[in-house]
Amino acid sequence: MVDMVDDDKLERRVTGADVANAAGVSPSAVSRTFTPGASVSPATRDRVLRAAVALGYRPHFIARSSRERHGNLVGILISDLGNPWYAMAVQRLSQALQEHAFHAVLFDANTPDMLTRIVPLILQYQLDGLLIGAPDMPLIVADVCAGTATPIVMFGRLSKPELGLSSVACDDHQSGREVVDLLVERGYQRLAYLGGEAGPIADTRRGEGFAERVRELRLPPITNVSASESSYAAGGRAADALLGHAQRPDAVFCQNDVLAIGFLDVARNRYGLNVPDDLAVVGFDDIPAASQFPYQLTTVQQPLDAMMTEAVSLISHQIASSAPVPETRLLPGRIIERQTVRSPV
Amino acid sequence: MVDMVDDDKLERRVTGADVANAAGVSPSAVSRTFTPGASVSPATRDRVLRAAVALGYRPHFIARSSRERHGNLVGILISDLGNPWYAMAVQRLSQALQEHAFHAVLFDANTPDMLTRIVPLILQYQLDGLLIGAPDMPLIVADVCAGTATPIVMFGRLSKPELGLSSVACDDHQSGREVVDLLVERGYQRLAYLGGEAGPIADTRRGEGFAERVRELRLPPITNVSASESSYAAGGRAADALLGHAQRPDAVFCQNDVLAIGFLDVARNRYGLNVPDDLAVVGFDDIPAASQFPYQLTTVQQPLDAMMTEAVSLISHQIASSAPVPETRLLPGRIIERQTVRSPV
DNA sequence: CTGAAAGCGCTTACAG
DNA sequence: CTGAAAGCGCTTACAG
Repeated sequence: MVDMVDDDKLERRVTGADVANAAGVSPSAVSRTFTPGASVSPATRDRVLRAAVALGYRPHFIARSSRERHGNLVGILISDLGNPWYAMAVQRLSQALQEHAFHAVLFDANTPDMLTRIVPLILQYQLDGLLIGAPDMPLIVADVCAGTATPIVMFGRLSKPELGLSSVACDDHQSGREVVDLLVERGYQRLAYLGGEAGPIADTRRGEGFAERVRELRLPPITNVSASESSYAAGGRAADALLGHAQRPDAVFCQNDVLAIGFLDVARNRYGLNVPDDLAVVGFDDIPAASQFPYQLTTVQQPLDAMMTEAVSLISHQIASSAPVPETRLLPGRIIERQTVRSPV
Repeated sequence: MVDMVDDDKLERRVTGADVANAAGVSPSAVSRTFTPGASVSPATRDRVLRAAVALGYRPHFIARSSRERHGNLVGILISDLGNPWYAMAVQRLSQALQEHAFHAVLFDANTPDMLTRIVPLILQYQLDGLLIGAPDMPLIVADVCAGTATPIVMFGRLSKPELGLSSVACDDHQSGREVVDLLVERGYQRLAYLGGEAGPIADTRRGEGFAERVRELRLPPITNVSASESSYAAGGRAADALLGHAQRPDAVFCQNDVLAIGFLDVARNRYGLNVPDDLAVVGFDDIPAASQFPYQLTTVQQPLDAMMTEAVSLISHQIASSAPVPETRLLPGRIIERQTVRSPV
């Protein structure tokens, strides 16, 4: 549903020309007084400013950008704003963007279908750049992203390398390995991995590092379960799948905290398991809920601030560069020990 | 820090004129084939389209909007994206905006100071409209909002009536009253209200309705505490303030769920209180955590979808109208009973 | 249905 | 330092 816009507004927008008339100067003069660093004499600047406040004039940024061939608009495309980690990421991103004199245009697409429809539209808008946090983006869409001229960087998960997209993420692979070491050191033996949705374009290095280290250590093979989505409820369902039989794992590494929390709650409340004695649960992200009283979740914390700062610095360089090349930036994660893994003996 | 933009990009943007040349038609023709409902013969449309895909042409929406005198850009200004309710609101808002063919420009300002700096900037950007969810916005800023020509609607909380701003919110006053009735019916006697930050421009009708009904019923006067911010930690601190002495309340109504959850956790874990037997806790919003296992929080649910749909429908009408008048829309809240208030006897 | 022209509001070489 | 002019990429009366 698109509304019609009625152009008969009574008050016409006051324009630079109006100010020029009022101040008795040329349009160029008023433009100059509003572009930092341009050369205007204090006298004319003063007259312009005076006229401008009198008329309530403000330069029209959109029009400005059409002349300058860039709009200082960068998009943020997100598929799961319901996940607190992404909400925090968007917050940091828009702050960092503001500091770089960009504005953040937010696009939300919850399903692969919406993603498929929306991406071409976004590209059409010809933003200066696009930041993507949508691990469930279909491959075809990633291809159109790779083919476009507008700089794109993925955040939160590395894009599969063959895609040729820039990304900034946490070193998931290394963190996955470290989680195994922690678990083994604390005496757990039957490890399991709970992955999120398939994530056509996002790598799966969290689980891979985990599995790799398990193999190196010649531990019994891990059980893999995969949640259909990253939600509290899905975490609970995974617990049902994993904990229902006798040979259940004694430690599970979850792809993210919301899954972990859902898992934890049914492990305790439906199966009466004692965490961390009967079962260890470790998450990923360190969302606020992880440190709340009932959870005290041991998890790997992503360096959110650094990652988001990096992401906008990367995209801002790509925007400024004449021939941007895809880059990937990996920042180290850090295990935060709380109460869902046994303490050292 | 502002990055320089290097304009020497090798590939020039392909423009409508390029397509016109390639197709052997006028620029008007290509413009027409890209504006729905314009009159072009199938033949020329076809040639244009063919040339367009060959060259990879896409109309430049920003330039388009300068001619059309509106950009289809509406801002969302938010001060607490860390609160899940606001995150969900932004999600719905951006979806609804997309459906109305608007784009959402996101602004984040965590402090009154940032708000004060950012609002004039936003207005300068001359967006078509602005949606504000920032109860902690200083009064002066609200005044500049009221004085501007760009349509503005506040969401989530009603703006104080004297401000002359449009808003859509839940009927907080009524819900506050209903919470008292519920609590009294279930046998609680010493009621308390835990408010959030002062909120210079947001009304305080949640607490007022609550207090009003308490007076009507001639119950003992309520205790009022006010958290410095809406956070889990602040909720915990409020519990310390309220539960430390003998004459503690036996029911507390919290301004929102994140406060309520923080309160609940320290009430149980630090004070060993049995909720709901020793103490009732009711929240506001119905964020996802409210229905999680450890909480099962009784809370008043705001009709999020309806509110956000209403908000964008309101602003889109104001954008379309030649003389928009401030309107306020109140939707009913609904108490969701879970486990933090005793069941009926 | 179609094109030539003028315009959106602003900026930026170009002369002076 | 300043103005007249041309331009950003697109659209929309105006004629035909």
